[in-house]
Amino acid sequence: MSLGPVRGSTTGRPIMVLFDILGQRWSLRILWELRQGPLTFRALRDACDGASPTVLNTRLKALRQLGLVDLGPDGYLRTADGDDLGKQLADLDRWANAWAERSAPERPQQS
Amino acid sequence: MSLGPVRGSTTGRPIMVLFDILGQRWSLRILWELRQGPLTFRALRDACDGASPTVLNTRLKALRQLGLVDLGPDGYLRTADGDDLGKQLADLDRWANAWAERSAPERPQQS
DNA sequence: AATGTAGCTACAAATTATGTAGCGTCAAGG
DNA sequence: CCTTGACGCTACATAATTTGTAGCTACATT
Repeated sequence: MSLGPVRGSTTGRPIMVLFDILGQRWSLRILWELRQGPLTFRALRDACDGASPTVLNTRLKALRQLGLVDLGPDGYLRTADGDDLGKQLADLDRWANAWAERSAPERPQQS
Repeated sequence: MSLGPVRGSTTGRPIMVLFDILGQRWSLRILWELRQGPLTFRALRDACDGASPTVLNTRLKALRQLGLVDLGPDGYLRTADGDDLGKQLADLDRWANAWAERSAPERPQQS
């Protein structure tokens, strides 16, 4: 699976590996969109507001290499690890909602 | 603070705002590096393995606009919100370490 | 005046992402 | 058979982002 050295960090610390992949556009979004089960390449593309197939495939390759995503018979899905990480994103979602309410209490946010 | 619509999403959902900023290079890293107190612009630059001042400033502007980072007398620091979000990153760090051990056990591959 | 530090900008080169078209494969329908 | 449609995915030119380096203004210390 090779969690080797990454862009922007010589340490190769796991968190840096994560920052490297998650700090690229669509990575977080892909993990997020796969939260409710497998999606085909094209369904994922639609879910991600039509991200280009080029990046999508590049990300999926990287995420698969890191063992976070896999390609099954019903499309792309999160692995056990990816699902675990996905839970952190769910936490992030909860946090973001609270944050938004805090940030703009006077101006109601459409949800 | 304007958590308005963002790149790659028409919904403007808080999590999408977060994905938008965090999905850009160095954003996660900046929040991470500010975990132990304020850093001057240059110290932050060094901490981030010499990220270019251009991006650094662009990110800092965005993070300040979102109310996650502020500029104090001792340099840049996380706001209460930013600190709160930073805790999520600490969780992520813990997760990443466990993940790395799982992914690359010392020598023998469990099978 | 000289030096050192602060935050920050300018700008060309390099890297990364987008948008659109299309390929090869397979399965179902006419 | 032969089209139709869905699948994962690639090609490639254009556009956007990031990098690296140099240098700016301002302020404080020597």
